[in-house]
Amino acid sequence: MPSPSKRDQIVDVALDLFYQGGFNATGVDKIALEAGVTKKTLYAHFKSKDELILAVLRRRDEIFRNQFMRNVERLGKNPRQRLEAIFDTLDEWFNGKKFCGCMFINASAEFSDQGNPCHLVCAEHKRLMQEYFRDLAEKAGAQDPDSLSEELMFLAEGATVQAHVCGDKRAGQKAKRMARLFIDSAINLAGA
Amino acid sequence: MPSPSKRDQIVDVALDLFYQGGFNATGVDKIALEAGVTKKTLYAHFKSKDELILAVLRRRDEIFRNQFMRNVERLGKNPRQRLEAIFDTLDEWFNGKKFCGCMFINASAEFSDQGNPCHLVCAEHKRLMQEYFRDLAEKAGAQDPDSLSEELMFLAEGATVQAHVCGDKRAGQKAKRMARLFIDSAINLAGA
DNA sequence: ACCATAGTATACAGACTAGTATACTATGAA
DNA sequence: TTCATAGTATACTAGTCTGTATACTATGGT
Repeated sequence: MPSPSKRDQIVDVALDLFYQGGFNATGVDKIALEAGVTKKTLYAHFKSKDELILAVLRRRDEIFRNQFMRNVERLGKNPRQRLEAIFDTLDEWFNGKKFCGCMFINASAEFSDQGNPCHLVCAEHKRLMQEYFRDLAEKAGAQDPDSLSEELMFLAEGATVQAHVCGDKRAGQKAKRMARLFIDSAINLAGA
Repeated sequence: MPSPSKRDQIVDVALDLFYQGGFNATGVDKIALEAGVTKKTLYAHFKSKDELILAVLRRRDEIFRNQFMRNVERLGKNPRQRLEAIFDTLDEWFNGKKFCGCMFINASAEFSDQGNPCHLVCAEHKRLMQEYFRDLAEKAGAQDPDSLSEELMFLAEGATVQAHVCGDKRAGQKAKRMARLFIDSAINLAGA
């Protein structure tokens, strides 16, 4: 059986290269070379480049959401604060060195067809992010957690695009100010 | 001198193919073939594929903003209504047959480097869109047109991403409801 | 009528693409 | 010790990529 550690090694390197260089523009030769592995080994773990891309997207989803949730919990002490901390977390991400936009938005751009397996993984990632927002909204006592989480999702996506396309480093804080309006009204309404 | 009509022909076809298939994944052979033109003619008009991509993005900006503004004016009778009509216009776009997301977000995904000429054209397009929003906001009597246009931009981007990645066909109307909050408060405040 | 030129058709160069084949090595378990 | 296997190294196939070269044709201005 091919070793799981080699597999992880390949996925990790592929993740970086795909994120920075794009999916179609990054070749498997380069991935194998940078991962310190031969192409034969790569193809022993993944039967095609498409499968590797899928594995990369699934891993990115796992890593990204874990780190996102950890940072939200670090930056917000209670559920109410954590709803705002979503945007402080985004802010840190946007201002990090290796920010190249959202990998799932980028992948959806290259695999535009809605039925493409890669596109489906992207949609699923967004669904899971929104589900997390919904949990926070519910715990914070929002009147309509579904609506609030959807609203915060729109703002998060908008901020991410502005940060990447226009290089707006303050997009996170701008979205936070907008988000407060929705958070306050959703929670004050519930308390009344 | 190479004929302008042939040039337009090539750009038009390239625009469709790049939009639906992506930039790196679409070859110049296919573009030349579909445009009913030989590669030699294509390279008489554009000295490289990169230049063709730039020409396509500039043309897309021109066409998109013209059509966008026409539709906003059709769907809103006065500046105040037109601010909301931004999102009805998006709604129509999202529900059109050939919707594949925002071409400039897609291009920024493939040409991630902020210094890339293509990326710069994308940023410029976003700036011009926001400028248009600002004009509407000012004419509608908004207290702070800069802030309002920025807020509407975030919502428009968020809606576009949700519509493309998640296939949410109602993203336009959802963003419209959110936008009303900002529009109302910006204009009522000004009237007070 | 002449001639530059904008085009066609086709072939080519050279590099890169995904993916496979062959031969060898090192390692760990029975 | 033996033997399967996970790996390396390297070469290859067959196709596609951008971009160029050669030869021919049609057209419009002088």
